[in-house]
Amino acid sequence: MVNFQKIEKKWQDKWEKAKIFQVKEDSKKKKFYVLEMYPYPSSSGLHMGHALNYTIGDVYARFKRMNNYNVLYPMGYDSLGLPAENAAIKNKSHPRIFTEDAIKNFIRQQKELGLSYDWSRMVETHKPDYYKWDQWIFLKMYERGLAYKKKASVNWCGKCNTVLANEQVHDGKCWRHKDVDVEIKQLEQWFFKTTEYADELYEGIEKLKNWNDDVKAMQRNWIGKSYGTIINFKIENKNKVILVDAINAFVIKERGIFKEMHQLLEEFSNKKIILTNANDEEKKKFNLNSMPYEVFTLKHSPDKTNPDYYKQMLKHFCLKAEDVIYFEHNEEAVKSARSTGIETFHYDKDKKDLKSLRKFICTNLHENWPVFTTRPDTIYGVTFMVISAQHQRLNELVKGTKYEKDVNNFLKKIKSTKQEDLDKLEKEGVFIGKYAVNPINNEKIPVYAGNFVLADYGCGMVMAVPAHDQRDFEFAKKYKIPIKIVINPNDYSLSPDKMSRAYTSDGVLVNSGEFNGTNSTDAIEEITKYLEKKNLGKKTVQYKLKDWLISRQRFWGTPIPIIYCAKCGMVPVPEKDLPVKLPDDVKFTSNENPLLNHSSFVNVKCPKCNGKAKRETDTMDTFVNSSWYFLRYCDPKNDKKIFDSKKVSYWMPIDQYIGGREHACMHLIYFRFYTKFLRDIGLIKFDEPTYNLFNQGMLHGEDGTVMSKSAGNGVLPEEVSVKYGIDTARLFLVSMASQDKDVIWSEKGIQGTYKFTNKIVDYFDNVEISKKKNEKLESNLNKTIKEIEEHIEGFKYNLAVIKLRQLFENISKENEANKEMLEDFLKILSPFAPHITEELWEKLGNKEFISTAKWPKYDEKKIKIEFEFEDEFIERIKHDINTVIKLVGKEPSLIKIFVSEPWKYGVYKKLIKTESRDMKTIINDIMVKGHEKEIPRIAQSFIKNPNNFDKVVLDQEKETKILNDNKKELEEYFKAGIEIIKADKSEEGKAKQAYPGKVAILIE
RNA sequence: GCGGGAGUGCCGGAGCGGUCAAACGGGAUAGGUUUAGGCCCUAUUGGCUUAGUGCCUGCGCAGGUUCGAACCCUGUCUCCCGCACCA
Repeated sequence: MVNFQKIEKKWQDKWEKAKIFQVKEDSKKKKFYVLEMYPYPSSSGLHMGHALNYTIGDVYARFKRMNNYNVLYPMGYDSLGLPAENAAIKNKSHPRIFTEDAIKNFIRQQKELGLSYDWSRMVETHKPDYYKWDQWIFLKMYERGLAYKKKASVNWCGKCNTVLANEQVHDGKCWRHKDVDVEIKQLEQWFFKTTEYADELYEGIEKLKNWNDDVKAMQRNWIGKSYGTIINFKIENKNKVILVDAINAFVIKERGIFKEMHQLLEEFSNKKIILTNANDEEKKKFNLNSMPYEVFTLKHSPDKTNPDYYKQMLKHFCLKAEDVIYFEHNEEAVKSARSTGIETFHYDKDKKDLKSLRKFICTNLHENWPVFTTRPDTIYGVTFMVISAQHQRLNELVKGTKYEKDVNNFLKKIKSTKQEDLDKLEKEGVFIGKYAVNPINNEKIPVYAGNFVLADYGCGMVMAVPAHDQRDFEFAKKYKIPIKIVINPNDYSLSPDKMSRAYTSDGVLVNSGEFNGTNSTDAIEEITKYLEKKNLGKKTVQYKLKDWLISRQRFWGTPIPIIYCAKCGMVPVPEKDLPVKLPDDVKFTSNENPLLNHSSFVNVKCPKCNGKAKRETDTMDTFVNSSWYFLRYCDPKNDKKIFDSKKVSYWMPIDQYIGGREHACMHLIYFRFYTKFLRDIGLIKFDEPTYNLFNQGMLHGEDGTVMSKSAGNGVLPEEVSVKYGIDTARLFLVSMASQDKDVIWSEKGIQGTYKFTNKIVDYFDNVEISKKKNEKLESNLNKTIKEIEEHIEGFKYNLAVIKLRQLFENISKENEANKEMLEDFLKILSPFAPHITEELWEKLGNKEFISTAKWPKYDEKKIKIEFEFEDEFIERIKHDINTVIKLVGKEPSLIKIFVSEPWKYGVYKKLIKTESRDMKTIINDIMVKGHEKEIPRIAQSFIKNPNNFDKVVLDQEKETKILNDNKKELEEYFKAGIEIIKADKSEEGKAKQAYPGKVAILIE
């Protein structure tokens, strides 16, 4: 048995000593940056799943390196984060201790996997010389308003004891704790303004050439760009006192516009209303005192035409002119009222000028409440509005109305609903006692608070069109709100009573004023234009993406470099004072952030006024660190700058990034955001960190679940390595399926690979080196080199390994071989099995490392298909002979093989030259009748690729030759004499049956 | 509901317009080797067939395009993954 472990150790040491994987910028050499997502150094160390991940990158890096690229292949650790802190709390220790132990362990294990990292570039994010630059970037963002603090509804995980970013909430649960419901809290938090780049992040997705479609789709989904229209609806929300002439309003109800004014008073009965100009007699007569209105009476000679009348009234009620509106018909009185600054509606007793009345009320009592819609074509069908139950200003609308109680009860009910039930929740709502005005037709529509409207998307309020939106439809049905059809399908008419669901497709507009008859798709454009012209709305784009909440109430993260001064307010830490270091002398007594009580950390002098000040104790999300680590690898030790732009522009962008797709909406968005920001402040010159992203599959344990320590199905590389050697493990891991698929670890499976590696070593130990050329093997080798290149590039290592196996199978049939061929074989095997190939390479007398040897160049001319066919041909002959032997039922002493008339030769060539309607018929014709036919059409592919047909062209001569070449082998195989007979017609007859173009076999 | 992906022997998986369906691995069965077991070697592993580069069936189901489809198109079913009341 081969001592793989000894070989591994030997070469790992040699590589390290010779520093062969360390790289420098070299303008003469083409660079290639291979990067795996760096790991969080968990204390449980590596299992086989990690080994698979890193092997994928390592094979790629080794392959590129041998192909003469200047390969940057670094490794580092995302070493700030909660688990280390939790471990510290548990053990009353410091997270740094845990982290640094874990890193040591990681490095040792990774080195044992034979990974070809440039260790000199290692980055550890918990080191102040790294997070200093996190803080530096923060300051740059702060300067530009991209880092800001605001009070917001945020996600809180009770177990992490900190807030979370939107991206870290999955199905309402914490990303780290699948059993913990995220709470919504109102807190003052730090944000990065990712939305500033929403559009570029969205549009840039298209340019990410070699990213998986699903990851790109996820990002598109997450950023959620949609085009639509903002429309200004109006809701009564200005707290003005309404002054109305009592006599007019209540006495002459039935005349002209007074009826409407009377209704108006009813409607606004929750507001302060003052009836003016009624004397005691009138009060009594109309029973005004029993009404919920205040009545203003002047003791002496009330004269509405005198401005003093209004001044006294305002003074009496302690009101200012701008607090009131007044309705009056007497022209003189209107003038006087207006002269005191009161907004006055001048109505005509006998005319019903509703339009003016509404307009007056709108401008004086209503304010704009914009809504976002993608369907402005349905605006005439709006029959209610729904404001989000979580809307910040809902309270403002409801306060003081008689519906306040209803609304509050409703809100309580929503809050008590669990997150899990929320998904299946029925649409519910409550009328809030307010009406909105549809700007396109001034219709009055009720406003509801609803549980299905998101507060932080669009405007937090929607216009509801029950006829043409399913959610609105359900809501309207439930609360018996009218359904108004404004779009009919092209071939029939809808009717509200008969609808069982909303009609959401295209159609023709009806009940839509001047837009009747317009196609709904066109109407979207036209109505938007109309609204824009009237200043009632505008075209717009909305994003689902929200700003990135980066502050965490935890210790083990990058401190936010901000100081709060009583005098100067919020003051950023000056650049020269960076880094703000995490203190070492902290006590983890509770689940609370120990920075809060660390006085030398918290109590500082204000950088501006030198007065007493306090430091921010929140730290940054760990994803901040990983958003730019790939840049630091380019210049990891720079203590003057974040990095040298020249070095970065040599190495970046990443040529091949490798990592899990689970980061699609987290790290993979953040690192694009950072890249764009750093570009905009002039540090880098590219738009995207990488255009090539490969998402590897996951390794599952033999029980079928994802391999992890907590699942208890982890397989340790150390143990596998002792049993089979790490090269065997690498080969096996990579050969189960293509690298994008999940695979299941199998103890049986690796044993198969173990046989293979052993056979290789064994063969090289015993092979006789000769100068003999073997054309057939050479063809096979060249073909294999070509195929392996393609398979590695395409992350189909499984196929590459198969080709290697097949090649080796062929090579090992001979017990002598020429040196070049053996070397080439080792070279193309070496990315997968670097240790044993180094060892065997050395055995062949090489002084340099195979890891840095040149990848062999294949020669297309040496790839000869006949050889491939030859094997197949011989295999078939063997099979046939075996069948015959079985049938005859005796051991043969002599086997005669008749090679008969060729028929294939030329058939295909002719087909290339002529045109075929039906290949099969023609072939049959030629086969059977032996003649050609005029054929009308060539299948294009025949012309394009005549080589396809040469493969099967074997004539009698060639077949005879092949058989003669293999005569010895056949004789050995069957332990019988072999006679090969090039048959003419007469000899064919000697065989029992002779088919044209086939061999006939006779056993004696 | 929206979006992404996948359905191929007993299993994992190749093939992605014609050479050629099932490479390669695992499993199973039979035989050889062996004192025995393991290792190793050989053969078989959709159906039919007494010598075939044979015939039939067949790549989830149903259609279509094509001289020709596992592969392209349409519909349909099933499964996996992501997002989810996004107005």
